[in-house]
Amino acid sequence: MKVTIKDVAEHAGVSFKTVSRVINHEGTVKQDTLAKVNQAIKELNYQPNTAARNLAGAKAFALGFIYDNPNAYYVIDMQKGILEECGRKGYELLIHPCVSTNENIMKEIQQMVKRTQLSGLIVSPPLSENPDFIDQLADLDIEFVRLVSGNDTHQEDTSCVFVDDREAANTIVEYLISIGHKKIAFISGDKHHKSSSERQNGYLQAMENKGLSVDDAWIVEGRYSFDSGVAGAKQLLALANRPTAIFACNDEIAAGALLAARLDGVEIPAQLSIVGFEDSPFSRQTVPQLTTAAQPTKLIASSAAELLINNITHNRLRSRPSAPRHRGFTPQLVIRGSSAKAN
Amino acid sequence: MKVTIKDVAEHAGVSFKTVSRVINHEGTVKQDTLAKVNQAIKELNYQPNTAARNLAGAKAFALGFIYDNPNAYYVIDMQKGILEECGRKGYELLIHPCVSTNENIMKEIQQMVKRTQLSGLIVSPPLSENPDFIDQLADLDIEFVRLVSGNDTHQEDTSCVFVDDREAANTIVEYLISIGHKKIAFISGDKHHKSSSERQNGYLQAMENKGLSVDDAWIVEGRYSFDSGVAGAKQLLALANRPTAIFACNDEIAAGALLAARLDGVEIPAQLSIVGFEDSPFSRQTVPQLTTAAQPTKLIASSAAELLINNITHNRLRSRPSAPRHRGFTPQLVIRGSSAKAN
DNA sequence: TACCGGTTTGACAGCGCTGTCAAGCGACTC
DNA sequence: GAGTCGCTTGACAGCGCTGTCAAACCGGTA
Repeated sequence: MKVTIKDVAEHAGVSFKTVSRVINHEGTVKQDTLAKVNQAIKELNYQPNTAARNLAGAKAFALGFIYDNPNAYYVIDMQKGILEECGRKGYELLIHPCVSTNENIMKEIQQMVKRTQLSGLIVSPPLSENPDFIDQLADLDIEFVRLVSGNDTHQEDTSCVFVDDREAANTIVEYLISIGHKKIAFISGDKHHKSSSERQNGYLQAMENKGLSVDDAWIVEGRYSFDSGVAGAKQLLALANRPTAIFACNDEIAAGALLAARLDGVEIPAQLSIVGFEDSPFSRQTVPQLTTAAQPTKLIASSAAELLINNITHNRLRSRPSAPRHRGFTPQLVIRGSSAKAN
Repeated sequence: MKVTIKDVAEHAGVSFKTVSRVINHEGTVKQDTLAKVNQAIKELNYQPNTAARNLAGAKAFALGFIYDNPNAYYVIDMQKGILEECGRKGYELLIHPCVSTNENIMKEIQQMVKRTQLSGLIVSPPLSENPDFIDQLADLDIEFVRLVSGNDTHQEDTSCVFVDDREAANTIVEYLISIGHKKIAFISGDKHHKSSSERQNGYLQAMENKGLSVDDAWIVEGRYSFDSGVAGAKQLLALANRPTAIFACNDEIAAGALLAARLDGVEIPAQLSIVGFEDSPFSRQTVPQLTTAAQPTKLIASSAAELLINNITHNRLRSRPSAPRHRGFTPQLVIRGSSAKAN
């Protein structure tokens, strides 16, 4: 019933240590031995015992994913992306949703790491952008990769996957300008998310580059939620100096804005263009569908996992800290029906 | 740095086996010994090593959650609920999103179970309602709990958490009838989800009980998606014998239906009542907000985990199969703005 | 032939815990 | 005081694997 490494060894006529070498892709096994062992593994349908590997190796073949994000779509996509890479590399995944404002958060994570001997963590915003938290994490003696908004690949001394929100925001606003909009408003996301300020910076940058002035009243604070989109748009529509386009910090806000506009009798996109950010399912469940910037969340996630596992493997083999590495992504403009030429 | 069970034992002046007993709440430890040990655990900030426990005990302190559900909100809530219970009981959670139509699904799960020695699985629809799959699962020699739509607590010989969709649907339709609706339509969910047929049965039952006839054209097939809600509602609104209310199989469909109605110039709820099911965030992001049946997903999830862990513990201690047990939930009517008296 | 260096393999200890079983201990009985 | 029982504790093996180190092997060289 239960097949152990010794059974495989016997079946293949080698020592069980050699089988172990094969499992771990150590590369010091002769071609034909390797073939014999792989054959035996297949024939016996052998699955290495994770617990035993973890125990003997003092490190678990498992990653942890730490997040505090109310956006269910985002989290699910992240999980999927990470799991894909974990599957390929033979790692397990432990998820750890948390409340980033919780005081004990660090202790919580510390205990989890100790217990399960996780070999790496993937940390998503806003926690990944909290300097205090990252400092403490660095003390924890565990490999980790951060997901952060930005593009300062040179400055960072920890492994990161960057999403260039500013650039993407710049592109989306330049697009609005290119179709004739001059009065463009911005509804922000949660203020402690760097992605929100980066998107805002991209917006401001595009406006400035094109020589357009920004009315202070056009910048409204939101919270990455549908409701804040409704509220923000109401506020903007009541303005005397009313914008002809709204750049919402994500699709949920944009969907809210769309609703507020309709309630106000404003026709989209004829009288007002609204664009979102993220390309979440929200963007296709509105009428008209949302112009947005597509963020390849799943790909970002699997990249982060890949980076992390590389770092871990590197450490295991050479026993010296790996150089921090980085990856970058820039969301791409997707034009749909919610935006049109300004009158 | 690293604190093992032996350190704790030494610190407390007992054998490490006694510490093991304390960790596992075996209950055969004297009060004052227990206090000493707990004290030592706290002082040394000891965390038992999961891998070692798993290896020695031949069963992991971990559950698996198997799902194939496009509804991100549902999945996230499930995860949260399960994790809560896992945290309380000292279990880890491995998530396993999958494609239920995939041929190798069983092998996939089998390998996962073998590798990680999971001690239990939580299986959600539609996989949990697939008899073939469940039969195979039963052969796998692993404890599991199914989430299923229904209420046949007596018939089932496996552990289940039931959600009485029929009863809830009955209630929601009776509510519509009570406010004067006679022509009530139904948009179904995915046909291979039992929850959809159960909700449909509840609808039919309510109509029959109240002596109302159902026009075949009032029953439209949907797919638990926004788009199918749009399509379904369009179809219904084009009918000569047009319904005055629509019962949508979930909130996403209802949101779609709401949109279709608006596009058609139909005022909600004045000219048409629309109700959903689930009480997902969708139900609060529409105007008007959706009348729906609130399904306590998180609670259902933690109940399932609790049931499962109980079964596992029971097995461990007495080494005979535990009696299958059941829990039941009935979603509750939540009245919001999308429904009103029939003219 | 003997020797050397590099490659490939095997023997063995031990990771931190649980299961098993036997020993210790106190209270009670005759 | 010896025997008995039930509760509590400890000694010890071993879970399935990895890390370490030494042995075996192989081709080339003196």
